[in-house]
Amino acid sequence: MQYTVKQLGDLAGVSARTLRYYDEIDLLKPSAVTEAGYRLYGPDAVDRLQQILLYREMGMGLDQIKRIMNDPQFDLKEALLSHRKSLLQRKAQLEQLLETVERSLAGLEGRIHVTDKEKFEGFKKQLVADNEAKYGKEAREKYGDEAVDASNAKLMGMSPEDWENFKKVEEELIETLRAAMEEGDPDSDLGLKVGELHRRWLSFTWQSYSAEAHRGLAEMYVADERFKAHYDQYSPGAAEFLRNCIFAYTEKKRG
Amino acid sequence: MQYTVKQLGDLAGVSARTLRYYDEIDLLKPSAVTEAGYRLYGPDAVDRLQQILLYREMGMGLDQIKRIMNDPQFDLKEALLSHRKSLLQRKAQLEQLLETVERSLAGLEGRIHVTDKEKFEGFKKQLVADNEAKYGKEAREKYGDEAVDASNAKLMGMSPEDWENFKKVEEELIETLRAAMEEGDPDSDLGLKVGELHRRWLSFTWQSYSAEAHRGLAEMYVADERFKAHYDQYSPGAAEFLRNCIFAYTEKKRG
DNA sequence: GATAAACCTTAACGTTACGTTAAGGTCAAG
DNA sequence: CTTGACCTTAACGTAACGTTAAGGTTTATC
Repeated sequence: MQYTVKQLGDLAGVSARTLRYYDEIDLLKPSAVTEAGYRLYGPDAVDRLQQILLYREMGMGLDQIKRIMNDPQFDLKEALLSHRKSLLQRKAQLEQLLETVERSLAGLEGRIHVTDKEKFEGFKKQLVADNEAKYGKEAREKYGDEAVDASNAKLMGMSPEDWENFKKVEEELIETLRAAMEEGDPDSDLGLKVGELHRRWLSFTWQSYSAEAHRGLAEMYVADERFKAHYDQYSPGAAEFLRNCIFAYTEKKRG
Repeated sequence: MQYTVKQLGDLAGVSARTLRYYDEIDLLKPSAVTEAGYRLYGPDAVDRLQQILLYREMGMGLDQIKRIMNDPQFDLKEALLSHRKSLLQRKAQLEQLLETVERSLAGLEGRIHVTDKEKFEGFKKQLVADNEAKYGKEAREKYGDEAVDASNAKLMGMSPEDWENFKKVEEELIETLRAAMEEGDPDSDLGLKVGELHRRWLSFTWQSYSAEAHRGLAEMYVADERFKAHYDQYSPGAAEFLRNCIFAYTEKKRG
């Protein structure tokens, strides 16, 4: 069935103004528009609004929500699984906050001593929306906007530990790349390890992997001046060598 | 010890800008200011910031937070107990949202059918901040800003059921007041019942009760034109009669 | 058919709670 | 002394709507 703005708003707990605003910013278009100009929302719009509200619940900005949901790779089931993870994190944070309140009460009664630091436990927002703020900027400076937008859904679900591992793998990749370049053979064990490490690095941001896509990215490293410059800063010719390692790795994997 | 804006911000997870803004709007003043003009925050400010963040966590606006915390009746322990209640409500809502996600996943897999209404369960915000939006306006029109501000902390914790009961007690109060006025004796059983109902009605918004405060309020009903007009709309002389019933009730209780 | 209430549209200004930038002063470590 | 981190105030900008206004549409009732 189809809903007008008020009907959908009442159903979902948002204002008609919100729905019109979402239409205006192309976040949630109505399923149809009557001759009189009335917006009508169908099942597809209902499902999309649910997703929007879930992302919004996590504090994500509308611009970001739009990018994620407009990604051709957006998958409803994956998204729901991601939401579940985020909600569980949020729940854990709430429980921490409850603990903080309990301890503050106990401190008030002189039963225990509560440090200033403890008084703010649970307020720290290690949550999905903050990942963009925290890591997105760094990632954007390193890899460019397109790469980050393409991996936004995955990046959003990262914990601080994930981020650290992400960076560690990259550091190891750079080191191994340097060593392999001294050896000079992309087909060597070191060269293959470079390819494998690169694949592991990609797993942090790619929703799915294919050797073909991996090779496509590798070609982009030498074709796109920004990526080339990024890797060549480690060592002259690094982008090209990395491309070759990736090809060796994917060929061997395939062969 | 004392913290600068950055130190307190890092400790609490808020920006220095936020702290400066809170100083500007008189929500959180620094404990001291150095000769160079630097803000310094001591233990009192730390505790106050914790409270601010707890209210903010519940979605409460800063203006509202300020009114509650500046109320002479503000009590830290009561506030913490109220926070706990709010946090538990929030937790229950999150769990509902998790259930909604699980059901949506099951629906996606064709295991169950999920209604459009069910898809939005958990998003409805029956929470403290919304009480002001929902009930505050109605309450303000009826009782005036001062009365509502004075009872804000209690009002914020109301559930929809509480609100309905609040109104029911008031309706019964008005009816009984009318009946008692026809009888004409504030000291009668009906008159005393008016006093008791009024006390019950107050218990929804007062953090503590005393006969003295009750009588003070009763005096205000006849002295303040708005209250007088409010009650006299039910029946001419109702404000004065109510004052007399309250005095009879509190005198009998005391004697 | 007329009426009234509820709802629809677009337009546009306002609000809240900061984020960001700029200019210039202060503090602490090397 | 230098430098980097941090402080101040000022002021403009931003995100996500809320609110008001003017005028059209829909639906139920008489």
